[in-house]
Amino acid sequence: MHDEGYAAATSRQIAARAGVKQALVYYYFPTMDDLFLEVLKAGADTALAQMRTALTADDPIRALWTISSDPRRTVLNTEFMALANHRKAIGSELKSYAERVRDIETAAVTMVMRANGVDLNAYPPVAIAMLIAQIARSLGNEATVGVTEGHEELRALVERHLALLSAPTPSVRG
Amino acid sequence: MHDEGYAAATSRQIAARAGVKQALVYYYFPTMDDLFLEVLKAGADTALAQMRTALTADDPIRALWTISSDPRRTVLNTEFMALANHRKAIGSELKSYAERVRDIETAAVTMVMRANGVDLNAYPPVAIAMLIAQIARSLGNEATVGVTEGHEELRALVERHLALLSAPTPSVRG
DNA sequence: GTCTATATAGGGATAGAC
DNA sequence: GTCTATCCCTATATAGAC
Repeated sequence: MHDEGYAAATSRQIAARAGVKQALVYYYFPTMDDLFLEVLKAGADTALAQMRTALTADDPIRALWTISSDPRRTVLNTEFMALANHRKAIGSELKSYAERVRDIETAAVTMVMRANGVDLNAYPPVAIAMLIAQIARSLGNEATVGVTEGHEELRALVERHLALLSAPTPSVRG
Repeated sequence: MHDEGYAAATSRQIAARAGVKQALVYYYFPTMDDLFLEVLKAGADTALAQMRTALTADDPIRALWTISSDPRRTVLNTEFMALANHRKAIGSELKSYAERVRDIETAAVTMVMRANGVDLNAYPPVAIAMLIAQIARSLGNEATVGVTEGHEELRALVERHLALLSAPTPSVRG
C-alpha cells in the first residue's frame, strides 16, 4: 500500500512479499476487506500507543507534532482515506481512530496550554490540536509528491509557536 | 473517482456513466493513465481559473478559503494524491498544479497582509497561504469520513483570523 | 465516431490434497 | 497451516465491422 497504492495491494502481491502462496492469505483473512481492516487497526494501535507515550514526554506537543509528521504515516493515511471513500468498514474504523487520536492530542494540548496560562476559550485546545496534527500531515503529504514551496516558512512559524507551548511562560498569543 | 475511488474508475464504469461503450474510451484516451491525467488537468484548470477570479473579490482570502473547502475538490484531491503515490505522470502533474495554486494563494495573502500592515517577515505570506488552504482541505477530508470533532472550534478560530485580514486594520497578530 | 468481439492479464475467492 | 489447482469475474487494450 505504501509503495504502490491500495489498488496494488492484492492477495497475490501480498503473498509474494510474505514469501507464501496466495491461497494462504484467505486462510488468515476471509476477505481482502478484512485484511485491510486489520492493517488499519494494527497501524492505528501502534500510532495510538506512540501518542500515549508522547503524553509523558518533556515536550508532549512537539512529540505529537513529530509523530504526525512521519511521512510513512501520512502516505498510508492518504491511502486509507481514499479507500474509505468507497469501503464503509474502512471508513468507520478510520473515523473512530481519528477521533481517538484527536482526543489524545486535545488532552495534551489542554494540559500544556493550561500550564502556560493560555486562554482556553480564545484558543480551544481541540482546535489547536487539530491545527498541529493537520499541518504536520499536510507537510508530509506534499513532500511525498515533491512540493516543498512554503514548507520552510511554515515549519519555522510552527516551531515558533510550539516553543511558546514548550515551557510554562505567560502571555501566549497562539 | 469521487463516489467510489480511483480503483473503481475503470474504462467500463466510465463508459457506462457516459452512456457509451467501453471501447470508445480508448478512442479518446490511449490509456487509462492518459484519461486520469486529462481529468486532473481539466479539474486543475477550472480550479485555477476560480482562484484567479477570487483574487479580484472583495475578500480574496475568504474566497480562497471557500474554494479550498469545497468537499468535491478535497475528495478528488485525496484520490489523486493516492494515485500519485504510484503513477509518476500523475505525481508530477499534481505537483506542478499544487505549486501554481500556492503561488496564487501567496499573491492574494501578500496583497492583503501588506494592505493590513502585517509584518511579512514574522508571518511569511507563503506560510499563511499554505495554512489557510491546508486547514480548509483537512476539514473537508475529515468531514468526508464523518469526523467533525473540533471542526466548529477550528472554523471559529479561522474565521476570527480571516476577519482580521478582510479589512485594512492595524496591529494584526496572525 | 461508435460499435461488437476478443486477446490477454490479473483480480477475489474456494476446493481439496498433503 | 500450507500448498496446487481452478472457477469466475473484471480489468486494459486492440482488431475490425459499420
